[in-house]
Amino acid sequence: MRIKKQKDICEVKSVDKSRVKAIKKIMLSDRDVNGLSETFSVLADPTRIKIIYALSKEELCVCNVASILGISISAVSHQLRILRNMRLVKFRKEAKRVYYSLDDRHINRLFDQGLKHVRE
Amino acid sequence: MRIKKQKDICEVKSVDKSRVKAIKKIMLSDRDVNGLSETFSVLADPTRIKIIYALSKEELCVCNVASILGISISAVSHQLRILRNMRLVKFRKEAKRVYYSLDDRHINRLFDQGLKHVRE
DNA sequence: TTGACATTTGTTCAATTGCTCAAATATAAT
DNA sequence: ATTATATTTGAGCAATTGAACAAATGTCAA
Repeated sequence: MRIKKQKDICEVKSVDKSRVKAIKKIMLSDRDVNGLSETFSVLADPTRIKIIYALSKEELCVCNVASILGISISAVSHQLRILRNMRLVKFRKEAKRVYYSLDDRHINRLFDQGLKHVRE
Repeated sequence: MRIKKQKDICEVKSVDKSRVKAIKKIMLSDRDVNGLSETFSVLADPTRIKIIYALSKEELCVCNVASILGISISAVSHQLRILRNMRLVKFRKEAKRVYYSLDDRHINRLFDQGLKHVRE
C-alpha cells in the first residue's frame, strides 16, 4: 500500500464555507452541550433507569430499591448519589431509613419521551 | 473498627414486602430498559450531540461536519457510524462525498426536551 | 455500652468509550 | 495507471465508568 500523509483535517477548498459558517454561528453553546450530555449520561445506565422508574411510582427507601432491583444496597447507594448530585432525586431521613423520591418533573417527561421512542 | 460481615443484601424483615412486590410487578421490561439506556447513551456524548444538532439544521457531508465541530474527519466518521447503527441518521452518496441527515423524528423531540431541561 | 440494622463512602478492577494514527477503500480527474 | 480527494475502518491508548468489597457512619434499642 502506498504511504500517503493524510491531513485528516478538512481542506478549506473542499468545504462549503458559507454553509459551515452559518451552522457554526447557530451551534449550541458549550453550556448547553455539557448540560445535555450530563443529563443524558445519567439516564444512560440500566440501573439508574430502573431506580428512576421505581421512584417515579413511589417514594422508597434504599433497602427497598435494592430489593426491587435485586442488586446490592451499596450499588444502589452509589447510583443514588449520582442522581442526588444531579438533583434528580430528593431524600428525607426517617429514623434509620432514608427515603428517596424523584425531584425533577423534567426528568419524568424526558423519560417518558424516551420510552415512547423505544416502544414506538 | 469492628469487623462486621455485612450481607449487603436487604434483609427480608426490613423490607416492605407488599410495596416491593407491587413495584416489581410493574417494573420495566429488560427490553425497555435496554432500549432506553442505548438511546440515552447515544445522546450522552458531546460530539454526537453537536453532530445531531448540526444535522438537525441541514444535510451535511462528513467533511463539513468535521469543519463545523473543529475535530478530525476520522472522529466524525466513527461517531457517524454509531448514529448510523442506531438508525438515527441516514446518508446518501454523491460522487466522493457522503451526505448525512437525521433519520428519526423522535430523536429531535427527545433532544428538544433535553434542551428544555438544561435551559429550564 | 453493645449490637443490629440502614446507608454511605473509598478503593480497586474490569469493561467501555472516544480519540488518534495508520491504512484501506472509493471515486473522479489527469 | 497515477494522483488527489473523501470517507471508512482497525489498532492502540488514555480516560471514564459501573460493580464489588470492605470499612465507616449513623441511628435506635436492649
